[in-house]
Amino acid sequence: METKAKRILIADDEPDILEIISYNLGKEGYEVYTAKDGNEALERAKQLNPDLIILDIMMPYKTGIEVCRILRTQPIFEQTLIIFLTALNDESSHIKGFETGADDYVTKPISPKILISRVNALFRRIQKEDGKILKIGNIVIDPIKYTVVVNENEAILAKKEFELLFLLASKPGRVFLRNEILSQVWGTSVIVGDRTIDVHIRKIRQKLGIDCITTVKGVGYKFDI
Amino acid sequence: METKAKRILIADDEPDILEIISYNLGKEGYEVYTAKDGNEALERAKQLNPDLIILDIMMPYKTGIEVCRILRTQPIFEQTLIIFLTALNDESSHIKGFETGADDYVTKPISPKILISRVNALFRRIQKEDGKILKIGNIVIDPIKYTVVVNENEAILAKKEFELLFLLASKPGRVFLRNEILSQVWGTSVIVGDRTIDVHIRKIRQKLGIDCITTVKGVGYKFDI
DNA sequence: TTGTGGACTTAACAATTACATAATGTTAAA
DNA sequence: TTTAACATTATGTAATTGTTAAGTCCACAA
Repeated sequence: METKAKRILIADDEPDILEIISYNLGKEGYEVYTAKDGNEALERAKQLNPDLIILDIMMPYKTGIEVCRILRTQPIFEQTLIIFLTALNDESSHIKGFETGADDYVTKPISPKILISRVNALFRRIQKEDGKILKIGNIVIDPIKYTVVVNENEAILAKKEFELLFLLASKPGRVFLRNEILSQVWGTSVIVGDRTIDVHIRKIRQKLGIDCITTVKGVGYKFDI
Repeated sequence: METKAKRILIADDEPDILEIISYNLGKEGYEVYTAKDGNEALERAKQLNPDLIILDIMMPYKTGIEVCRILRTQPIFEQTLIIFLTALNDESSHIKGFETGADDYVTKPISPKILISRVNALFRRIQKEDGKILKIGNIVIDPIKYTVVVNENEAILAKKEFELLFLLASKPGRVFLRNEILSQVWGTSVIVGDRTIDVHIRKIRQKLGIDCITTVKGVGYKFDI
């Protein structure tokens, strides 16, 4: 199964470090973006919705830890991977780092090789525990908590609505035939009319507020950003 | 193109169900094996490396979901198809099912007919999913997403238009007679006039923006770059 | 029990779209 | 030039989907 390039945001106030890391991660096939201080990091994170954020701890305006704490209060970033860059023997900061919800930390001076292997490891780990939370664009679907978050706002879906959305979003872009939808969401022994699907689709569109479900006339529906 | 018999493993603690399903799938030409609980399912899966595993959710020792989760951690079973059998209104289980990586689920009580059609559909889908995306020159036709991309731009085709284009593009260069087109796209029981094809061809040409369908006067049409 | 509210389904109608065909224009071979 | 074959355009209709409101069912509380 092919996945599209992971997006990484790096925040550090030293241009040299930004460049070295960018270059190396870029070479690995990641899509890399940068920020030069805490405020810019927050801003760009909201724009880009990256899969991983690498934060230097010592940065102007806001430290990495502050940035992390702010991000973690928002549902879209709940799942986002965060790695801290810390000075070698700043013991206290890496403890604080884990407390605020970091996924890993790397000590300076940075070896590109090590950083890359840590980043790869992190993504591999996530892929394994995957299947839990779907994250497509700025939509987060959590089947455990039964919640859908769109642009920071939580939409409250009823059960059938949620299951339908979850099905479509589980394979973005793929068209689901009406039959498939019926058998997957309603089961084979339940018979409901065709309008029922439409009505649920409408409610989902209405509640999410954005247009992410496309009708393919005569065929079915698909989830698309 | 002939393929060898697909291997199916069925795990359920009710012997009657095992027998009914085995009998019916066997009749369809599948190679069928059985297991009567979760542990046996795991064991036999490793021995047999089946193409499809049908798991009852409620089983002694290990539930179907547990079996699935264990299998999915192993690379050999990453691609194996898995279908769950669930009680009709066990709400939570089918979402959990998809989470752990099921490909489909069927509700009990089981109708052999329905199960067979789902199994067949799954194998067909798999066959489709890899390699059915047509790429000719700078045109990409994806029958799963129902999209046509020409030079990075997506063209939106209606159902008949899409089916017609897909037919022609499936064998680039080959001329399709009008009769062939009619029977493949419209079916044998529907009768439409000859002009109908022309009109659809025109719309496709218009929507794609490029000239990729060649008229062979007195014969038919062909797809060409 | 009765009442209330939400989830789900359905019916009825509106809106949209796909489709087939008719009518007419264009092309190319004879 | 004639003519058969195809292209083009316009249009009515049938099929499909969108929308709204109302009804049913069920859970839960008073």
